[in-house]
Amino acid sequence: MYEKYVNILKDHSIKITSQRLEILKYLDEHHTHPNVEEIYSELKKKHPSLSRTTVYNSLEILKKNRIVQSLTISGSELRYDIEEGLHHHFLCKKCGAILDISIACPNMDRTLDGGHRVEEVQGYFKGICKNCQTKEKGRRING
Amino acid sequence: MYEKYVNILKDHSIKITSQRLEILKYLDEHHTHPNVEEIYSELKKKHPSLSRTTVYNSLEILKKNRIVQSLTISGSELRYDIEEGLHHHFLCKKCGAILDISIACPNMDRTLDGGHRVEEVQGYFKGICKNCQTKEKGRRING
DNA sequence: TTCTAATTTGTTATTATTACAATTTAGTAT
DNA sequence: ATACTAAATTGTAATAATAACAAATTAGAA
Ligand SMILES: [Mn+2]
Ligand SMILES: [Mn+2]
Ligand SMILES: [Zn+2]
Ligand SMILES: [Zn+2]
Repeated sequence: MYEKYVNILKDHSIKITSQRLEILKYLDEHHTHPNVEEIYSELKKKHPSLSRTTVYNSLEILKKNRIVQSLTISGSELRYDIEEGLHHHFLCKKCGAILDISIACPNMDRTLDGGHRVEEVQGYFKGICKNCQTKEKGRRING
Repeated sequence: MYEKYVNILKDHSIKITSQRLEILKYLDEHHTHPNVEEIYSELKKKHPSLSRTTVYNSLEILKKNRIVQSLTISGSELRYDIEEGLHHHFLCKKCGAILDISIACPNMDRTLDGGHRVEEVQGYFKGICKNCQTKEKGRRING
């Protein structure tokens, strides 16, 4: 059940705790780029003793070990994403959804630019998602 | 002196106020991607009656008119940049500097992706800037 | 010059995140 | 299996960025 996540933590010499396993599992099963509050309140349901501080701390150590990445796309809070394959992100300004974007990008895997040492690359697109556009059209017809 | 900025506001039918002119001028003369606090405290020196709320409000209306853009690269606060020519950004994790990056990017001017309507595109690179790397080397030799 | 809607200002409220100290626990050594 | 200890978890308090709000001021039209 949790073996997969236990191994990930072991591989990085991170102490194994139920809280870390749950957070990692949550991110692995929800590719919706949740914020701290979402992760916390979801997991709190099954593990009432969980503390918000632990969510912050756990995400921090997972990030340092490059097991997860944080996205600053929303501008008001960090969003978290399990690290698997580089990809870009799209934020819908209407519904707030953050979607994975798979497009070829020559700069994605760049490790150096103009003498700067590059450790992270993020491509953010913002606008109105396909789904919200459909809703807009519908409203126009009816109103 | 302020003619350039007066015209920009006029072109967008934005009411001309000294506060807006000062903020616009500041961004035009400082391409350092300042945050609200920096803009506020700098301008406050010469215009002691300036309110922080006005800085927030002014930047908001300038942004809506696409005269400036806000960057979420830092993750903790918005950074502002006058809109001229699409370009990417690099954040130094050590000194906090945000630098313009001019690289060819096929996705910069994208307006549609997978059915989503794209209104903003931002490319963020994070790492250690050239300058901070030099300092690191120096410290190694001396200590 | 007068008028009014829009803007500015100062204050208060909200929200995300960090700091901190007491309690608990994972993993090691016995 | 037990005891130990450094590290992790918890709950609370502090900080910082931003938003909400209402009173005072002002840009620009009449
Ligand atoms: Mn993603
Ligand atoms: Mn820039
Ligand atoms: Zn949407
Ligand atoms: Zn630097």
